[in-house]
Amino acid sequence: MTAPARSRPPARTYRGTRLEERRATRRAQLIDAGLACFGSVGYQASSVRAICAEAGLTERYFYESFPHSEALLCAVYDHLIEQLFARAVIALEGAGREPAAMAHAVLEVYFQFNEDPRIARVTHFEILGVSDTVDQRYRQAMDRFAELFVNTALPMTPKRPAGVQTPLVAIGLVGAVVQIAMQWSLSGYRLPRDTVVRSAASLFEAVIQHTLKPSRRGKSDPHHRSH
Amino acid sequence: MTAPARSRPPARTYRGTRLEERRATRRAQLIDAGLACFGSVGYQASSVRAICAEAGLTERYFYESFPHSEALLCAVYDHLIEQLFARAVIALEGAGREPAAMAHAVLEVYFQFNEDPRIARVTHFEILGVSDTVDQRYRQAMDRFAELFVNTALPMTPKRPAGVQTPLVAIGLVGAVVQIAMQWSLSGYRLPRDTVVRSAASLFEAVIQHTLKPSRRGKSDPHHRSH
DNA sequence: TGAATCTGACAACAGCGCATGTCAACATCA
DNA sequence: TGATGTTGACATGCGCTGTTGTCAGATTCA
Repeated sequence: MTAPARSRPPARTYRGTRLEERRATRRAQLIDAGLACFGSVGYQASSVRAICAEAGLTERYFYESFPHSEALLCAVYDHLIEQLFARAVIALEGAGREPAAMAHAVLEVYFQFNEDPRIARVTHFEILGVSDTVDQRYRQAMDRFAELFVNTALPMTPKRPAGVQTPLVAIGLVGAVVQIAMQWSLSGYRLPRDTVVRSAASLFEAVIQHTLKPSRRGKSDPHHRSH
Repeated sequence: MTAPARSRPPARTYRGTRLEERRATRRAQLIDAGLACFGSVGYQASSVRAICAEAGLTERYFYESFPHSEALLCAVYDHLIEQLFARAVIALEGAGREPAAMAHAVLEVYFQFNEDPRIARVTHFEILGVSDTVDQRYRQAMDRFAELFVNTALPMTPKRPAGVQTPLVAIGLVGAVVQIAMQWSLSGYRLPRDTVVRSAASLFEAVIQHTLKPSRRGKSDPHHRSH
């Protein structure tokens, strides 16, 4: 009714910031609030009202940035994964060329990241079982980390082992780390981080050794064609 | 109002079956329906009405057996885990004493079990993020399988590797298998089961080799005291 | 200064799910 | 056969949530 002949509002500045800037700020506030709510009481128990209260905003601004709660969950998740991935890459770059040291560096970053129980909860528990699209986001994230491992480790292996799917092994390795983090957080972070990191690293070392120097017994397993 | 002087109703037989028997039958029907609903549309989207309709029962019988939906979810999960564990033990007993063969046998059982997408969905996705108590159930199940691995593999290792927590490594190994199954189901079971089983088995072989014959390089890692 | 825009607090509405209750028809026992 | 337990279909109340709308006050621009 207010004459929408001009579909573009003037985007006037308000309190020193432009429209897009204010929008982005509010969006960031909502993502923070989403992490706080989803990470404490869980996704299902977090109503839009509660999230907005946590963010210090009203419901209108929620729907300004996200069409529904699920979208916020995805945004929170994406934000966390992006952070984690960036830190992992940085750690990898500064870790030299020794496989064990590289694994240790990345794992240190990962478990340090997950020592925040909210982060651990959102990235491991709340993200699953919400909807198919959200589950696929989880899948993509796992694939991304597995790919990082493959791209880093594969150039070092003289020849690939036949009979097994390298991507699947990488996925498994990522899953191992994830599961250790899940149990770590579920147990209330009883063990010190360093112990957890070392245990996870030992799995990497096992796979690295096994890959760099394939099995020395090819008898009962018909799918090993070492030579 | 109907004179509860006698708190025990007579438990009369009805259509040839006794009360407890009818109760157990209905409970089993509800668990089946729970698997069907939770495994197809998910836990959140499954109302009590829908579950009862699927079971061919009315809401009253739901609350006869379960105080709320969450309890049914736990019952479904427990039922599946019990089945899986029993089959795993049987497979393990008939697999001889070769570690690789034992791993392969258990993994074959596991991935065969998870080739039912409803089972994969419930045991890997729907069970997480519902509530703290349900998450703890997941944790216990993972611990149980990890313990099975430790109890089976540890007697074979001449001496335990120092500096790493064996239970954590076992948890990681279980997590690797779980993650592979998750990706397998999320991808719509593209790869044949045998390929998946072999890839998971290669992870076991790596750890087994690494454990049976500890690392032959103890230079840069201060937590390896091989000798 | 006055008009337009932006913000926050809150109202309102419909919809849905859980949990319980009602009631007639059926099966069983004495 | 009559009294009582059992079953299924359905109704009801209650609370909560998502989503949209209203409106007064603050802020900015011309």
